[in-house]
Amino acid sequence: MKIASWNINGIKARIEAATTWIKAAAPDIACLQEIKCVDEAFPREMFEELGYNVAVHGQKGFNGVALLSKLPFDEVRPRLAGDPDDVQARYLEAEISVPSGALRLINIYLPNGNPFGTEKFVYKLAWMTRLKERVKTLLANEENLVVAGDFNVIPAPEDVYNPNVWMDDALFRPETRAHFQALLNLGLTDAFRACHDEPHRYTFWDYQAGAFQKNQGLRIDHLLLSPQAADRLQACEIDAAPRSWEKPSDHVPITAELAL
DNA sequence: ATGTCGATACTTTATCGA
Repeated sequence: MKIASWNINGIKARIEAATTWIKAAAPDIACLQEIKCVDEAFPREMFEELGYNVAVHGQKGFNGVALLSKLPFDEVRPRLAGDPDDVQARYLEAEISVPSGALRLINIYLPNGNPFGTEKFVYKLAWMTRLKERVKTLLANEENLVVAGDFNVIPAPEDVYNPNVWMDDALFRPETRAHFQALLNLGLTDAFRACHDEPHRYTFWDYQAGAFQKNQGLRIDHLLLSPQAADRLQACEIDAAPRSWEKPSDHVPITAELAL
């Protein structure tokens, strides 16, 4: 099964790019982030016509996540536990029956957290702590678990073109990386790093300053796997092509092939 | 040094968030 994650930066602005890529790549499951629309405005029928079941957790203007799956959802659960006052649409969890058993899927748009030293950074770290708690609970089930999405975390210096410039950025702060490492330490595998050890492989390039042309990017979109899912990992690839299309998202899709 | 894009609103330009 092919599982993809892609921050599309606005579904309304990305309808053509999204359908073109989904048709060509034909993932079994796609996790979309930053749909930037309410549930009712998501072009559900468009993806249903391509053979997908659709689950949406959106909000007006910002954030928002959606799941596309060729197999039906057994359960869909929006919102990350741990803070009932958190109204930002950044988390969508689903259970899907696969040939090898159950697949638990978490689709996240982790808070950006900039600028460092503000409430936004505090919210980011608190959100990461809440995510760790939820993952810890799910890992106890010893099932296939995939945590996919835009983590807004640069895990290591080799995942950014110029680490020195990013030292005080919320995506690369030591506190952020420590929280990400704590998540991995629960027993998750970074699928891309399990398949590739070359540095400077990116999933995001800023729109500004010709960042893509200069290959000044970041690796911030990740697929993290439970031990059971990691055992079934066959490949993980970043598809940078859509970044050079017309009207691109600033992120590109990352996909993993799992023998589920 | 600057450079972009998407969505929103007391809209047609400014603001926010990224």
